[in-house]
Amino acid sequence: MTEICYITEYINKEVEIRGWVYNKRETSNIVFINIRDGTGVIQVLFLKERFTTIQVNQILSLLVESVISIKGFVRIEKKAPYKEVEVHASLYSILFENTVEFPISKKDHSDGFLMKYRHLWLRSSRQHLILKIRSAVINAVREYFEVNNFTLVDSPIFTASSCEETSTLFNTKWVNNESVYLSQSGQLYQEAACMAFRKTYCFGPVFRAEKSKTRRHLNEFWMVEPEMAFADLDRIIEVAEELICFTVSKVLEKHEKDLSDILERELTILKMLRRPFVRMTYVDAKHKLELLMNKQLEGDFGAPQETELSFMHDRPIVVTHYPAQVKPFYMKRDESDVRFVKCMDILAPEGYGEIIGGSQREEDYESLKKNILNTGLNEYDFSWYLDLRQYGTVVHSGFGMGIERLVAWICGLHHLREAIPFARTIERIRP
RNA sequence: UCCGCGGUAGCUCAGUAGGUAGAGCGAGUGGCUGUUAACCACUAUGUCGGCGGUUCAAAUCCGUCCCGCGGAGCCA
Repeated sequence: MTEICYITEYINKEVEIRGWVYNKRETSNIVFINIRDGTGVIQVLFLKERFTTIQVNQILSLLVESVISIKGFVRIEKKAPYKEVEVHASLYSILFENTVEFPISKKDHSDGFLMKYRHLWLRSSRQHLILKIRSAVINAVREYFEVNNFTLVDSPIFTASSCEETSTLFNTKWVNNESVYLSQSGQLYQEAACMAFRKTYCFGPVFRAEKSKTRRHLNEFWMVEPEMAFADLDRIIEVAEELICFTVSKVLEKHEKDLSDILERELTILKMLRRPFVRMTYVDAKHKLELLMNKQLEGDFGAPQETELSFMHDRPIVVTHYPAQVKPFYMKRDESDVRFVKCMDILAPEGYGEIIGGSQREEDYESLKKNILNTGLNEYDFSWYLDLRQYGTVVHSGFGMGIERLVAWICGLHHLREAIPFARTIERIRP
């Protein structure tokens, strides 16, 4: 059996392909069927004179997404819709004949309808490509860390305490009926790991019970979180920039044509991507925004401001030194101005906004303990974390990168839910 | 949780001086052509989200509930 992605290696040879009926058309003496096998799509030509009337009718009556096996010769044909190659069928056998119509047709569906049929929507060329790119992104990220001597140290998913906002924790019951939570981030455990391995990362699903209903939020998403001992804020920004550039270049290497053909992605910015990115402090960014919008801003940026910033340059923007009061307890204060912390957000251009958030961590025992108590967190739950500051504590930094947000930017997606196979959002846990 | 929009054929939608419904796609039938989301003609399909109210009469007006979508806050 031949996979369609390799079919051009079999020109003028006989192949057997198996796949799903993607589309079919008929002329006076030919039946055309496009076959999709998961690795590609190819046009199969049935010359009516080579089959009985019963066979021709059987082929014509196949509903979309029925399964068929075909033997035939691969021929070069300029008019063929895929790869300028088509298969001239000599034998076929029907492996599964659908009796109900496939709910997804070639056009005109709302997002709600398609999400309801997400299990079938995955078969469309667009969704197929997006998930192929997601796979390429994840492989590139892992490759970057392997090449740069990071060690994969998985963080646990069940945790006894929060590491961010307690209000967005998914609560469940442990074996002994004690309350446990689904992790919102693996970071705290990476801080432990990097003191053992120097450079580590984790990659896994994280869970946030946010009641957000926007296209940039999911309640379950995948995050990659590197952590480095002896690295300060500047160093971690370099790593983040390198990681993004490396990943984008790997994806383009493999999928550049499909990105522009199938997703109609304008690729100029992705192809021009180089470090360093645009750097600005929170205060700078705020001034720029205030000038642009002609009004005063207070506190953290909201999503609209982030989007504005994100449109201002043709490469990602690194915003550093946010006010301490809007950031979590573990971030290191800036010695030159303690109102701010040594943190960074990286905003993707083209209106996509935040894809990375990171910081230098507080390594001083007393300061960290004070922050934990001030945040109203339970000292007992964080005793192991505080312990790290008693045994050989060092400057260290890390960040979290949202895989779906990166995929969404690279693919130019409107909504994050297309960037994950089965999105979990406030309104949808099925399929 | 708050704000806004919506629920009419399998799908996407149109449908206000209130008079029990239409188009395109899909499906079926016929025709035409190496077709490309093929094309042309014809045919069938509806508890107009649920419940209650106003009215001679409700998809349309009122109340209420359910569901979906977008945004805010928060974040990756």
